[in-house]
Parts: sequence; C-alpha cells; structure tokens
Amino acid sequence: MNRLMKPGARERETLLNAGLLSVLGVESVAAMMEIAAIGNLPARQMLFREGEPADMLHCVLSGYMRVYKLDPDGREADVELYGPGDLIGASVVLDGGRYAATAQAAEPALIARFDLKRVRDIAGRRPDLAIALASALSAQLSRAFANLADDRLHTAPQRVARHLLAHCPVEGKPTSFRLPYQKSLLAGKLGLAPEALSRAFSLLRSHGVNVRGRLVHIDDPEALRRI
Amino acid sequence: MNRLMKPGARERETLLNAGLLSVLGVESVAAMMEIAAIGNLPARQMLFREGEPADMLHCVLSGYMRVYKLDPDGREADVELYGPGDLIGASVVLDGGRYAATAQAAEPALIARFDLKRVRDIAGRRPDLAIALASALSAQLSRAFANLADDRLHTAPQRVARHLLAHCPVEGKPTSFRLPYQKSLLAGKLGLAPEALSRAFSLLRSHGVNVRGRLVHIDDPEALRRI
DNA sequence: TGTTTTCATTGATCGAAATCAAGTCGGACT
DNA sequence: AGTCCGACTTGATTTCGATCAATGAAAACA
Repeated sequence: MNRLMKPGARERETLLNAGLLSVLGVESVAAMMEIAAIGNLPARQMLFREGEPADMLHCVLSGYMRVYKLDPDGREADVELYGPGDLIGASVVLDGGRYAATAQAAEPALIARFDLKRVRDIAGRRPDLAIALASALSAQLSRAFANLADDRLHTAPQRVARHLLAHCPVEGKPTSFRLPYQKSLLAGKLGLAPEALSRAFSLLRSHGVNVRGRLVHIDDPEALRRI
Repeated sequence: MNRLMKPGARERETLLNAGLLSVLGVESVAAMMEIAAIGNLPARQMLFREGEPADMLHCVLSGYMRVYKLDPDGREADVELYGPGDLIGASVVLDGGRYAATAQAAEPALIARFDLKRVRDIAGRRPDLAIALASALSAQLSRAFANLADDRLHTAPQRVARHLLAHCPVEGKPTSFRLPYQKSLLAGKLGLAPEALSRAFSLLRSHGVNVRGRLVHIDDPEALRRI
C-alpha cells in the first residue's frame, strides 16, 4: 500500500455508507472509524496474498478488487470481485488464520483497512459489530454458493445473460448501462476465458443484447431470462 | 423433521464437540443448549428449501447433509456437504433473510436446530457467540472459494486426487480409508457426474489408487499430489 | 497527432466431461 | 441360494469451452 492516512471527510462519508458500517450503532461506527486507515493501491498491486497470516480487514472505497486463487503452476481462478462499499470477504479471519486467497487491485483503488486484532477486540465488546460481520459473511457465502451452482448448471451465454440481468434495474423494459470494469475482468469473474465471453456476447446479439465497448443495451430482459 | 426433542446426554456431548459450540464460553454454551432442539431426518428428507424464510440454525450431529441449488428446469448442483459437527452454512442468516440453498439428508441424520431469532438475541448479549458464528462462516467462505477455484483449475482426476489427499492422514506413507458416503454423493460434491467420478477412479488406478466399494487404498500420496 | 501497447474479437483445433445407453456388480430380501 | 433393485462401471457420442494464433480496435502516451 503506497501511503496510509487517517480517513478524511470524503472517505468517512463512503465508509459510513459501506455495507459493514451502515448497520452499526453510532458508537461502534466511531470505534471502527478510530482504527480505520486509508490507503490507495495502483492497478495490479496486491493487497494481500493467499497463505499470508491475516492481520487486516479491508473494505473497498473505490475501484475494484479481484480476489483469486493460484494453482501450483501459476494459473489464476477468480473467486470474487469486490467494488465500492464491499467488505473483502477473504480478509474476515477472526481467529488468527491466514488469507484464503489473493487480493489484487483490478484498477487504481482506495481501500480502508482495519487491524484485525483490534476489530476482534471491538467485536468482543460490541456485539453489533460481530453480528454485522457474521451477516456480511453470510451474504458472501450465499453469493459464493450462487457462483458455484451457476458454474455447474449454466453455459457461458447463460451465465453472461444472468449476470447482465442481475445488474439491470429489473422490469421488462429495454435497458442500457455501462459495464463498470473491463471485459476481461468480467470474464474472470464468470469463470470464463475472455474469448468465451466475447463469443457469448456475440451469441446474445441475436437475443437482443447489443454491446459496444463497455456500453450494453438490452432490448427485452424477459426474453434474456429464458435463454 | 419427524420428532423434536430436548437434547439428551449423548446429543449434548456431540454438540459440545461441534465446531460452533466448542469455542464458546460456558455461559454461551448453556444458553445455546437451552434453545437447542434435536430432530432426526430420514434419508432424502429436506431440512429447508432455497428461498424459504430462514428461521432456524442447524448443526449436524450425525449423518450427512447435502446442500444444493436448483435451476429452473430442476437440475441440481451441490454446493456443500456437511457432516457430524458441522454448522450448516446456508442456515446462518442473521438478518431475516431467506435460505440461499436447499438442504437434504443424504442419509438418515440427526440434527440440532436453534431458533434464529433467539440465536440472534443471545449473540446480541454474548459477543463470543457472534464471533464464533463469524469465524465459522469465514471458514466456510474459504472452503467455498477453494471449491470454486478447484472447479475452474483442475480436471476431474485432479479434483478427486486432491479430495483423497485432503482426507488421508498426511505423510508419504501408504494409506487406506473408507469413504464415509456413497460415491454418487462424492461425485456431486466435486461437481461431477457419477460417470466422471468412476472414470477418474479408474484413471487413478494407474497412479496407485485402489478402490473397492467404499474402501480406498493409496500407495503413494506424494505421487498423487503431482498428478 | 501519430505511435505504442493493451484489450477485444474471430477463427481453427483440441480436450474434458456431460449425456445417453447398456451392462455389471453387490447387497437386501424372501 | 435365487431374485430384485439400486449403485456403479464402461462405452459411444456430442457439446462446450480452453487454448493457440492472428487480426482488429481502443486507450495511453509522448
């Protein structure tokens, strides 16, 4: 991490709206703010590595963090992608264990970090924090289950379609939106090679999905759902 | 659940050694024991279904529980398999949400259940419980990440080999052990069709793995690791 | 503005595993 | 023991997506 600093007004604002802190009582928020440090990461920098002793809890303020695991010969498999407001699941290790995966900045990112020992300490006195952590983890476990099942049940075009649907404002109305990150990143998140994502998009074109650059337009969400 | 009862001496014993309760202080253990109910499930019975409002926390006392998700046309994808002592991860939903998956008894099973509202209540007063829940979930998230990465990085024979290695007492020495459940269940857990598991076993035969029924013998764990 | 580098698409090929279809084994039961 | 039924295995086929290779499009940079 390049430089560390106390959170300024803007960072405090973002932190307050983040998933974890938003459900806490004022005193717990204050206690967490007290121990927060802000750091920025240039693109591609590692935040932590799989197997390292876990000593920090991290929350994304801006940018995207890619969390992946390595196999012996260096290939990478993304297991989760975190954006602004997200607590990085792999860093919630309250019992002195090690990080289960590697976290890397997918683009320049701003991160809040909390010393895990102190978090544990606060959680020991303030149950709302411990419960908030458990809730966040439960939500993440649920996402992980969904990803695992999705991988096993659906083809690449189906996974892409489901991802697009999940990120568009519902309803049967035509929608446009911007992908918030590179396609290669999206491919990784969906467990696909970039080529497979490309082909999926080109197949979906005949189902009313138009993509140019990061701009996505969906003619009929309902039709997509039935692919 | 067929019948519900207060935990007897044997069930209390098992519960005390279970992952969740084993790390709690005596008072929290007592509070949890207070609200525990024991039930047994015949094979194939559902404990809860995906999408149902989550009102209970479950812990496996004996037998195996299969947790899976369904796709629209009824195909199933196993996301986790829980055995004696395990807290069923998909049932840890502290914030009034819904179960993220379906839990089914893979064989006759004994289950401890705790009313979630009361668990939340106790956790609000006793942080050690909340922290224990968070730790359990963190461990499960880590497993889920490992499964996801394993799926994406390794072939069927590799996944089977890794599973066997993880379940044999380490060391470079020849080992024998019994699979604790049916092969079709193992196949599901590894994200494979039963046929693929069969073929993986038959390929591993040439690498010193012998399987007859549920009996597995491994000549050289080290060699297996390098497949 | 042009140059360079990274990212995305498209094509061709290959390999892994799902699926479909028999067949075999093994245990439970009469 | 014989029979039955579910679990497992084996074979043939097909589909999907990874990989390799080459091109095309966009950003980033000077």
